[in-house]
Amino acid sequence: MKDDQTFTIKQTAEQTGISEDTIRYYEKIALLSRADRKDNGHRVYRQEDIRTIRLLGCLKKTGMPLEEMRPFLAVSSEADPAEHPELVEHLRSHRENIVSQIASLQQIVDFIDMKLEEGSLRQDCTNEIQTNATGQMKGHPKTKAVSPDQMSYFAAPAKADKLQTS
Amino acid sequence: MKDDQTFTIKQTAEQTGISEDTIRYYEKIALLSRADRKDNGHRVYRQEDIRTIRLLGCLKKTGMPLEEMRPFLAVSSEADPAEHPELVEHLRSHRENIVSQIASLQQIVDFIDMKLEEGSLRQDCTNEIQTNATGQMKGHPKTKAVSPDQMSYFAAPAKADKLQTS
DNA sequence: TCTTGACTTGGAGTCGGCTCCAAGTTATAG
DNA sequence: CTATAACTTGGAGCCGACTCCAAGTCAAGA
Repeated sequence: MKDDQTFTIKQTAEQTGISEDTIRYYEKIALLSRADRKDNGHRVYRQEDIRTIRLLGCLKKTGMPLEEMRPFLAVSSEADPAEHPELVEHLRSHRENIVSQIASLQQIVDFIDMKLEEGSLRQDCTNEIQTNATGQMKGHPKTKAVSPDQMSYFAAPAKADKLQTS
Repeated sequence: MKDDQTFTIKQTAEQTGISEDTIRYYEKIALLSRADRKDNGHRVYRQEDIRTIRLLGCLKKTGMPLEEMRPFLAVSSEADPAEHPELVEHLRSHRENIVSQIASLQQIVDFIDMKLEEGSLRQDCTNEIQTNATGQMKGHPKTKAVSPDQMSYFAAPAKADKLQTS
């Protein structure tokens, strides 16, 4: 269980799905802090680092810009987030964004399902789930999958012609 | 209930949250088909178009590249998607992507919640929910919120120092 | 009539996020 | 001793998605 195993950048890239170039790039822009080097100057990564890079990959998948990822890294390093109230605020608002993003995505899944199961029906995608953000959401809502009544209509022709299926 | 109300590009931008420039850009790259013009050449939009643009905005929020949005528009125009099996395949695979994206997001929400509620604990973010894609997922899983057992560990220091909180 | 404002167009510029390249170093295998 | 491979660096180039600009049109109001 010794966790002192180390990895080359190549192995790290393989394990995380983030390319070597990109990992170096993240280090360059200081999204990742400078990795330790071996005597020959090569970067060394540990399990720890790999987790961090995976976190980046995960956030990336969600379309989050690199700059917005910084607070996540900060909070993942600091043991106790409560010590940095500003950071906590940041996190809370990010949480709201993400929950709303999940709702958007869920609507798209529903949209696709409708389309797949049958043809028509309707739905909308306005994301005005702008809750007052700074407040109660402690008992985490857990992907509350946009209430079905909330869907109104959705996509429609709008110049069906000219749209090539490519 | 007459649905023949029309809107200027400005109104459309306001209603959809997509800028005028961007709407024109989408038309330029034929993501949106050429909008009808008034006699003076000004674009006119209808409820229909607004729905379509909202759909784009929605997909955009999820980080989907513009090119990938085309199939959605195609399927939203065509009444019966079943007539275009290739398109349906496209949709299915998009569905998988999105479901996996939801899982990623849910993990991040959980991560944040953990961080907010306390300090430590652990979780991982590998998104190897690569189901065989072409298969059974009909009874739509509805945001199945990544199984808790599936979370292993997650973010960790990895060079806590040097990370400025900005 | 002149100005204001909302639009049109084509095209140039910007920015984020890589991705690729060339030149150089070091380690191991033949 | 040399070639191969895995790395290092700094910097250039690229692509997607806007975003901005200049020049022009048109409609209504002072």
